Order: sequence, then C-alpha cells, then structure tokens
Amino acid sequence: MKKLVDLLTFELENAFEKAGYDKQYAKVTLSNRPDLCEYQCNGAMAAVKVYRKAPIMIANDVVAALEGCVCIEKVEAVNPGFINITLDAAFVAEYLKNMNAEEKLGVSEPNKVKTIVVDYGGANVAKALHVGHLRPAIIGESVKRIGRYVGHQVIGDVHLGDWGSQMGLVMMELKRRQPELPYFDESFEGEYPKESPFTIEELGEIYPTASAYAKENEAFKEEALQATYLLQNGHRGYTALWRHIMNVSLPDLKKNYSALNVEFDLWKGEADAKPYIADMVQYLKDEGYAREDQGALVVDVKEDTDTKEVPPCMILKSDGAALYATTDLATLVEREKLYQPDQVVYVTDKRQEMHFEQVFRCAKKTGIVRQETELKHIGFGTMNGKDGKPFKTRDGGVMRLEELVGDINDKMYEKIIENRAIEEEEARETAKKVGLAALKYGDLSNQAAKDYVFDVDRFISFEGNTGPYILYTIVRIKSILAKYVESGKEVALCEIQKAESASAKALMLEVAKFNSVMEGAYEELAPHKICAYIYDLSNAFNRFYHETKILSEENEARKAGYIALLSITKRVLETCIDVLGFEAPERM
RNA sequence: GAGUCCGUAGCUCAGCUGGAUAGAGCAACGGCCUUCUAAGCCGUAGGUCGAGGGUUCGAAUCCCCCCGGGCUCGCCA
Repeated sequence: MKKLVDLLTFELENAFEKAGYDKQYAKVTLSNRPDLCEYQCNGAMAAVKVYRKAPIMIANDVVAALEGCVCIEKVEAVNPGFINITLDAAFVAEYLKNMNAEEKLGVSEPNKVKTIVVDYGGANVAKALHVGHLRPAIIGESVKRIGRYVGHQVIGDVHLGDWGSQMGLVMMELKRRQPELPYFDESFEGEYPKESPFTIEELGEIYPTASAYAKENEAFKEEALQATYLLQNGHRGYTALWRHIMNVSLPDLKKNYSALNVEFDLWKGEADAKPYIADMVQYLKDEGYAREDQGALVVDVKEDTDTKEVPPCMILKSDGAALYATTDLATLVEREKLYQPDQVVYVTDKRQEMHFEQVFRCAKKTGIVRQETELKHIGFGTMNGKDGKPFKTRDGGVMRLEELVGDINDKMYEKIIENRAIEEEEARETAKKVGLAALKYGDLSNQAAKDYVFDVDRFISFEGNTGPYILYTIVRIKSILAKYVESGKEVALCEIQKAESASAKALMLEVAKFNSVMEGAYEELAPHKICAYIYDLSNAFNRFYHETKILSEENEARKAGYIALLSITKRVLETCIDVLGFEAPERM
C-alpha cells in the first residue's frame, strides 16, 4: 500500500507537469505547521532558479492545476511559496479502511526479501549479564523485529563471547584456587568430572577477580594468555573446563534474556568459528592478503581516501592465538556458508567502531563476504548515571541485569497495588509487563548512537513520555472495546467513518502514518522513531478520547465508526510495541 | 597529536537529506473526575539551538574556524 506522502507527491507531480513545471519539485512532506495544514510542498521555492519567477506564482499555478483532486479538501499557496494541503476527511477514512484490511496495516512487501543476520547480545559466558548487556539486547531485538515486520528473513544470533582471553583468565583464576583439579594436571588421562567445579554465582565472581588480578600481576596475565592459546588449540583439560563454563553459564543467560523478552534464533558463539579459522588463515596467506608484522599476522586495510589512521586488521597475535577480529571474520565465513546473508548487522558499543571498520574492510577485500553484502555496525552510546558518568551501583560496581529487572518489577508492583485493588498474582504479572515496557521504552526512545542518562525512576514514572504511558493508552482502548463487545455488538473494522471533529481527524492522520514510520525505522535501523511515533499517536488518541463520548454515543453508525477507529489505533500501537519488544497487559 | 561523535528550556530528550512562530516530557504554577481507567486532558511560564564567520530568498539543520566534553588510535573484547 502506498504511503500517504507518496500518493500526495504523485498528485503534485501531475499538477506540476500540468502547470508546465518539472515534477522533481513536487515532493510532499508532513507539515511542520500543523496549525496551517496537514501536508506541504516546498518545491515552488526550489524551482525559482530554473523558472525565474516569483515562487508564489509557481505555487499558484500548481494549486490551480490541483483543481478537482479528490484526496484534497483544501490547498492553498502561501507566501513566499508554500503549498499547504489539507486532506479530504473521507479520503483519509478510506485510507484507514484499506489499512485495516491489510494484515500488515499498509506496509508493503519489500521488492527483494533479504536474509539479514543480526548479531547482538554479545554476552560473555565468563560473567553474569549486567547492565552493559542491556542496550545490545534491547536494540538488537527491536532491529530484528522491525526487519521481520517489514518482510525480511532475519536471523538473530547472540554471538557469545566464549573464545577470547576471558576464558583463560577464568581458568587460571580457578587454578589458583583449586590447583588440585584434574583439568590442570597435564598427565591426567582419565575421564574429567561431570560436575562443574563452580556454580553460576561463583563464576560471576571469578572473572572480575581474575581480571583485576591480571592487571597487577604480569605473570598471571601471561599464564592466562597461554591458557587461552592452549584452549583454542584443543588442550584436553581446558576444553573440558570450557564445557563446564558453557554449561553453567548458558541456562543463566537464557533465563535472563527470556525475562527481557529477547529471543535468539542462534545461540552461537565465537568458539563456533573455530573450525573455520585454520582454513581462513591459510587462505589469507596463500592469496597474499596477510603478511607478518612484528610476529603477528595482519591484513592491511588502509585506503587511499582515509583521513585517519586505520591500523591493519590483526588475524593472529604473535603468540599464535586468535583474537576478536579472527573470530568475527571466521564467523562471517561460517555465515556465508550457512546463510549467504545479504546483510549482517552488528549491535555493539560504539567504541568498537574501529574494530568493525577493520573487519568489514578485511572481509570485503579478501572476498570472505561478497562485494554486495551489506555489513553494518550499530554502535550505541554509554548508559550513564544521573551524574553523567557511566552507570554504576552505589558501591561503584556493575549492576547485574537480574537485580536491575527485579528492582524495577518490585517498584512497579508497589505502584500498581497502591493505585487500585487488584489480585496479587495479576499485579505481579502486570508489574512485569509494565516494568519491561518502562525499561525498554526508556532505552529505545533515545537515539541508539548517543550516550544517555539511565534514570530508572524516570522510566518507570507513569507520567509523560514513558513506556507505561503508552501501555496505559492501549489499556484504555482495550477497556472500551471490551465493554462494547460485552454489550453484544461486534467490532466491525470496515465501519471507519470520516472525521467530524478536529481531534478525530488528527488521530486518523496519525494512524495513517504507520507504514511510513515503520519503513523509515527499518531503513535507518532506528527504533527510536517508532517510540516517537507511538507517543504522538497516544497523545492524539488521548485528546480524542477526552472530547468524545464513545460508548454513550447515540448514533449507532457513528459509534461503530468510533469503535473501528479505536480498533485500528490499538492494532497500530500493539504492532509497534511488539516490534519494540514488549506487550500490554489487559488492565493496569 | 590525529580521527570521530556530541553541545537545543533548570533537568531528560526530539527535530538535523535546509523552509513559515525551534517541539515534547519532568520540575513550577493554574484549571478539569456524579459521565468509557485522572497512569489522563487543557492552559501559563521557561530558548541569542556552545561562540563566531560563511553559503542561501531562507540555517538548530550544510561549510569553515574556535571553545567545551565523550570516545578511538595493532597483539582486550
């Protein structure tokens, strides 16, 4: 289904040509002066240079040529040369009816269905999920869902950090504590224990300790790096230990992601790239892409047009171990083999920008991916505390995700029970849904690339531009629709009628933007645009709600029209929050 | 030092592929619940869009320069 702006642009193109002007100036945009009009075209002013006429004259010619256009109620040329358009209410109603009849509410199928891999999560199996994992999970999940809604085949991959030096650190810290374990006995040839030598709680504590210790103890650091190398090259005891780490960590990760309503299609990790590393390295050497430099193996990725230093992409460290770039490249080899993706999107901290620049260039240059493969990096900003510095707990530590989510749910529960009488169980369920909406909306409503202030109290507030406000709006609509159905009537989607009030028309115009917003959010990989849209839409609905008696409307046809309008508003809102990754309760 | 991103109301953020009077929310103040959920709605107040220059009929938006801040700059991820 065509977008409203495209339909209007088409009309304006005809009018421009009819009036003797080039149609390239006919582009219609949303009005930036809603008090004057709904849509506008500024092309007359741009056309001045070519036609050497006052812009208002061009605008007047175009307006005259628009005579009889059915979709427009009013169009006028305004100084210096704006063309202001007000849509015909019946036309808008018809547009919504058509939207309503479509499963995807007017979003067109893509010309080509792309296979897209979204690489997000990036959880590290050596440590518990903490607040730092929140953004990639939330943003990546939404990007995945938006891509799917628009009609592409999207594969979400958690891409676990399970193969780097953090593994060596954990193993050597364990050796320090329990040197008698058979994993560390080089002469041990028997079966390793089935039981893990540590719990998830212990694992969560081992890594930070090891990491801190490595900073002050050079010998320990060396030992950990050596262990990493040995693990990557099939050391028996370390491999067994690695399995324990995975077995202990994975269920915990799955539980935590699930609580965030984040679902991965693939639970692969860096270690899955291992089988591809040796061949890839050999290929890079054989084809002359890789060279040795200071003992390490690197691929030059500098380009003549660079205005900055771009260091070579490092494939193997001088000790022979693989590193971040190695597994990322080998993972691309695997993805090319298994999925032939048209696009791979990485969602990570923006500080990794240079790394991805190097990896992308290397992959293209060496033919690891096809030339036409789109490699994209969504680099998100830092979550800061209210003091503007990176978010920390009161004691300066890193807050575990589980703790954060638990806190939010508890606070939300308190608010809910103080608000109205409600069963304990329902209150808990509702608190979970509203809490998740608060958290996700609070994050997603910011542009991903910017740093933002993570203020839980503001996010969970029931007022203003928050997740709970959006849910509240949906709940209101649900409540009215439920009462309507209780009265024995059916919700007929085709009953939408032309707006008779300003607030009804404003609501309808807002609903009609849906396909445009969704497609824009997909193209720009920008979930925050959907947040901004549903906030506007919710405002438009609440204004309409306040000045319109719906259930007590006596004219049955008019009432059915209102109900149909509510119904499509609800569909749009629910679709939007679904792609953002949360849902609305029945009551709150 | 080089590169890069950012600087919009007291606070948190939109707007940035140039358009008319720069928008929200929070906080402040004032209204609106016998009526579909007041977690709402309506209103008041609050801005030399970091500074300066330039391009343009028109600049928060594009270009240059400066100031301030974040981040990156080969054996971490």
